[in-house]
Amino acid sequence: MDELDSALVRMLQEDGRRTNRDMAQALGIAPSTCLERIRSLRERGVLTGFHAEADLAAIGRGLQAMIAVRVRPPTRAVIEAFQAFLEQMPEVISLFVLTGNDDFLVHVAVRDTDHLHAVVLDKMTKRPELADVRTSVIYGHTRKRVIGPA
Amino acid sequence: MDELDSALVRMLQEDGRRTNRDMAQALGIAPSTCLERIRSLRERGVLTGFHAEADLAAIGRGLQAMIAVRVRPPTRAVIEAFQAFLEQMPEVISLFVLTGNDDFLVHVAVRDTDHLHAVVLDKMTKRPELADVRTSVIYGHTRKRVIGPA
DNA sequence: CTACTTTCCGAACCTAATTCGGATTCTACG
DNA sequence: CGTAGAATCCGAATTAGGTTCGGAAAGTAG
Repeated sequence: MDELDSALVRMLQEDGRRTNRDMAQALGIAPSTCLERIRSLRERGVLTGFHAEADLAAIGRGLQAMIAVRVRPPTRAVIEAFQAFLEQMPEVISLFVLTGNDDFLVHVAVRDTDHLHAVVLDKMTKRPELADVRTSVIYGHTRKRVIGPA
Repeated sequence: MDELDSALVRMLQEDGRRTNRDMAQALGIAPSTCLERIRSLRERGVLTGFHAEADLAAIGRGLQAMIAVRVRPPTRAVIEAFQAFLEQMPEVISLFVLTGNDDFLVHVAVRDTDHLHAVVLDKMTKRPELADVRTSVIYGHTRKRVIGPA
């Protein structure tokens, strides 16, 4: 994990399709060396994958919300079962398991407010272990793509 | 946005480096057609980009937390200034602007608990507009990569 | 100093991306 | 229906990039 590795990770976080040759030239190394470095980063688990990002509004999921959830009792069995239930819901795009007052933060992307209402009332509150729900609409969400070492 | 487009978006969300030829063959279309479809998806803003994902623990940011923040007064000027302040912090990897009790949810990735403590006490609470902070450590975070239409 | 290991390079080869002219299908309108 | 126009799709040719591999160079340990 030297300077070269960090630079490659940064470049690929920015643009996952940047060509090997291009990066090699930018760093002043041979393409074969660059390729070997990236292979190694993958094997060591530093780079976990490459993914395209789609615009949520463009695929009819223009409304996002964060739903804070508390379950009772907060045992491992209940937590894990509820987590599996949440992850399987198509509206859920991201899920945080937390310490503190709430057990989960559920990040959902839905069509509109009716859809959001349905998700909370028809799906989540149907579960008996659910003790408390608080829904917040998301005005904006920014995600950092380039994350350097601490 | 027909069936072909959806399939391509799904494939690229799963693996952003899947080759054009491979996808074309999987869908039973010519590589040139496939390429043209993807170009169009990009131009229409459906596909917004390709990014590599790095393992946070591998780059020394193994601890994540969610920080709920309330600012006073909740005017546009104060909100926007605080948002800009948060986004510029290297520890912040994702930021939600919300309705409800809290104004922000700040997703941070840090080295350890000391680092987390420093972020909250030395950086955030220095700001006078900050009215309330609640920090929750994140046990686990799963993110869905393949997101279909509503 | 020497043997060993690791990293790197560059040329050759192979596979994929990209372009483009023409064929085909779809659509609107008479 | 029939036809003009537009949009889509295809396949072959070209260009560019990915990948391999033997050997050079540099670093390391004893």
